[in-house]
Amino acid sequence: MRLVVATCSVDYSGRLTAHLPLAKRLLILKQDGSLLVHSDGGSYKPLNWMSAPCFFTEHEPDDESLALGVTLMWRVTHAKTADMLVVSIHDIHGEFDHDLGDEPGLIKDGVEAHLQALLADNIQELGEGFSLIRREYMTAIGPVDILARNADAQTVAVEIKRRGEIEGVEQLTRYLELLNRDPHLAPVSGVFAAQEIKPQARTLAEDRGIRCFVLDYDRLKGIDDSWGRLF
Amino acid sequence: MRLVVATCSVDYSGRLTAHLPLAKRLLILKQDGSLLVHSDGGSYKPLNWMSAPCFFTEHEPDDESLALGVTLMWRVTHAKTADMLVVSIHDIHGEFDHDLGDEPGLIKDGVEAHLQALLADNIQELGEGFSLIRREYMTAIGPVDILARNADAQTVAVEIKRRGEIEGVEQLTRYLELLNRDPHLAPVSGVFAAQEIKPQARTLAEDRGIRCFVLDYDRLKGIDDSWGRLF
DNA sequence: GTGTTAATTTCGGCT
DNA sequence: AGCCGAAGTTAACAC
Repeated sequence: MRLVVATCSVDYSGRLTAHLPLAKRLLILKQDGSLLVHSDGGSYKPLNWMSAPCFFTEHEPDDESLALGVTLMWRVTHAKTADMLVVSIHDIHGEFDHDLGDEPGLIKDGVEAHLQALLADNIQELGEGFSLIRREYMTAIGPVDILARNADAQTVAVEIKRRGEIEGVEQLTRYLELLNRDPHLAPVSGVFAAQEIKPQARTLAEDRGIRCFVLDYDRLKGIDDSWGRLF
Repeated sequence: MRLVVATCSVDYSGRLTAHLPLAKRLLILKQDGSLLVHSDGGSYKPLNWMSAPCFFTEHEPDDESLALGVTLMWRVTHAKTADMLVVSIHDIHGEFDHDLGDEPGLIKDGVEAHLQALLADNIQELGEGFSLIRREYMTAIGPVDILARNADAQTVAVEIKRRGEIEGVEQLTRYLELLNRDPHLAPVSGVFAAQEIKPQARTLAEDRGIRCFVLDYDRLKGIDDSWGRLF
């Protein structure tokens, strides 16, 4: 990622034609060639940009641009469409280059994680007498979302998904098979919990003796007195 | 604008709850307190963000966070809603602070400006014998988009809008009133040119003897042999 | 200022 | 891969 703070003007040509007059701005050149032009305010949307896939080239200004004070030009052309973004740089006030490496975390797991935290905090939602053993109970094939005990002191493994589909039932089935080999835990029953459970997944789960439980996110949030504790 | 490249994790709580696991990312702290968290790829949309109006605070990590390797925490809370963004910074790899000043150019005038350039280059579109006097003809109350001469050597003032509404007609009316006081130019007639002209605007314009002209952007682009000259 | 609609939308799920 | 719909949508525009 290459960061440049520069006085520049920007021209875009594509679905529409747009121009940014000379001003000091932040230019973000990403690894994939995409370019963002940001001002020091506004929303997260850049003033102008070029999305990947695209090609970046840096070149000297022509005589006409040179006469206008341009010292460096950037050109980003889209790989498929004819979209083009041209940055005419007059002065560079700061520059910083750094390799960020891969981005591991896509945002969304937050929902599932929070559903897990909410249910763990309110495990009695699954039935009277339920108690939490622990969240993220580690096994050889991965962590079980929630391990709990029911009113009969029997172990219950809970798999949580935002949307319950067959794959989630399969995952829970594998956990159950493994957990039931442990004499300290067996017999372990399963609960498949999700905000929405697809009919096919429900059928498969119930056929395997796995209980289905629909999570009401807003309701859980409402009854959870520990809301906000994350911060 | 403060730019920080840091290894960090991010938690957001608001309309949804989201989490970004530990990784190296770009943090952009803008003048208005808004914060953007960008990775080195993807679209122009940040991985996570907080929009203005909001408040930014920097503080020391609590013991729990400290034990996890957090050295610095940022918290951005929305001014009105309960939205909150928390950045747990482990390492800072680079930092850059710079005052960008005001952003003069909102993107959109580019369309109108280009329409103006296209029509100026093809002024005969308004009628046979039309010739350009000049673009951005300056008056005491602002620049007239285009000043031209028709086949009868009469002066014509052209106001260009992307979408023609009443306000544009009023603007042109003011210019015409002023221009007609100039004996060198008078009598000056008006042309209201836009990609789309609202019925109310058309009625008002024609009532005032102003001609309406619908601009076909794609057609103008097609016939304009100077297309691409901007780059 | 408030509601309605388009967007260089982006993003995800689903067929 | 293409279509459809939601988004922490954002942004522009009409009323």
